[in-house]
Amino acid sequence: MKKQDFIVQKELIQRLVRYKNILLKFKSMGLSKAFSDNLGDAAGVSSSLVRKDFSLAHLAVGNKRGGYPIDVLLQRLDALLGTQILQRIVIVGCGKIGTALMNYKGFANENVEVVAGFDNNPARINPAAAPIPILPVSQLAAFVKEQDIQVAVLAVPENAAAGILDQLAAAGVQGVLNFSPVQLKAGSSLFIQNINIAFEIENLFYYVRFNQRRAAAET
Amino acid sequence: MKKQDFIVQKELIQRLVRYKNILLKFKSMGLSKAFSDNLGDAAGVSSSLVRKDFSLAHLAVGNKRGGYPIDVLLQRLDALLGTQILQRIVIVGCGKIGTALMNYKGFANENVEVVAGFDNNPARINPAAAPIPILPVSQLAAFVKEQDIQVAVLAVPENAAAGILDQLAAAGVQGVLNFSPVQLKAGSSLFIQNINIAFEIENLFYYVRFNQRRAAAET
DNA sequence: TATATACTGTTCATATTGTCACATTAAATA
DNA sequence: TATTTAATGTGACAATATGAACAGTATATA
Repeated sequence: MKKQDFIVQKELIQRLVRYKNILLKFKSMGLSKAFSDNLGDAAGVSSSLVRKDFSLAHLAVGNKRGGYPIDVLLQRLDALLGTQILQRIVIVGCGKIGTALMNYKGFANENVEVVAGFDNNPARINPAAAPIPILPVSQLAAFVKEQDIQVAVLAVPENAAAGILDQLAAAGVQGVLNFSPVQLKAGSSLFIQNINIAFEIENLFYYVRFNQRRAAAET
Repeated sequence: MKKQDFIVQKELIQRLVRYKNILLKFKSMGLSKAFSDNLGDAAGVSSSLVRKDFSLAHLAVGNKRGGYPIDVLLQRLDALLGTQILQRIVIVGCGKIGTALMNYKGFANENVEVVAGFDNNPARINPAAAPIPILPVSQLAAFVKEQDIQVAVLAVPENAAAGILDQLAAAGVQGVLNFSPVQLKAGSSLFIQNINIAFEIENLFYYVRFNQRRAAAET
């Protein structure tokens, strides 16, 4: 089987999605053409890479002079990535992070709708809460199956993370955005994106310190 | 100048920090020795890579039989990365995400202290708030300079992000964790880690869809 | 003490990823 | 219409990162 027939590279997909978002922004600004140069700038990559990505993804529609027609490119990107219809997700764990995400406005712009929250703490449970009901974790699996939820956000404490992940996987969830401070590993049919905020900050400090030391050593 | 003398690779540093966290966890569980195998498992990388990383970082202290003494390894990691003393950060933008972060307990475990929040909205400003005062953005630069803050979290709306970033850079901040939905690019003396939640979720959906399609095509 | 074992450290091979450079070609211009 | 120009598309290449393999050696065991 040829590898090239399908896109494997995780980063490539990410970049394509990013290009798409940038193109949408360009379009909303009234532009109708984009150049590999602009796109690269906006996406933080080189123009060569933009062109190569388009080439690899078989969606090269650029005019040798005058760049890429944004509309055509967007169409092709949609055909490749799949049109982004309304995406329904659930949030497991309604602590600080979880509730902040439930109220996060950024989702609306991206066609993401949080349809339910789940928690173990009886004090937080409120099936009648509007617009997002908060249900007990015991109902998680059934809900996910019934509503055909594909992606879930995990914002539970460290010790609960692995257990919930199993439940989600068993219920058929295929993608998880994990905010809990454990590095969860993905199975074959489950995709996990880990975001560990404290870890990122720690990392930043180390990086800053490293830069300082290197700068000091270079003088 | 030899490259090997200093660690350049961003991912290597990240892995080292991760190893360190795992080692701390091991230690708190009462273990005194670690093996490249365990470490790799926990960090989600191969055992070869663990050994290679240690080798590159010049902190190979493993016994040919019996693995790595955790205490020694931690000491060396600290010597290399710099001991993690209390890290003071500020949070700019006290909306949903910002406030959630201010109350986030995960920071305490990692020796990170949020010393102030900043916002433009007068309704949110409260210099007397305990334990974290919320100050007007106009005071940001002065505060950062005076308190010698090195790392800031950015949780402002899209249109404000670039402006605040400039202010932070000018005031001497060296690391920024950016939650705003713009992909900010780092200057030479400023390090940026972007976290775009909506984007991550969007990405997950695309990835899930891709996997489905590939699975369908492979049958 | 001698031997066996099991883990490290390092070398080598391989795969992957992004950049460079250039031929190609559509539009602009005269 | 002929020519110029400015952008793309892609093959070759270099850099990098990872995995596999294996020699070397400290500990355990008898």
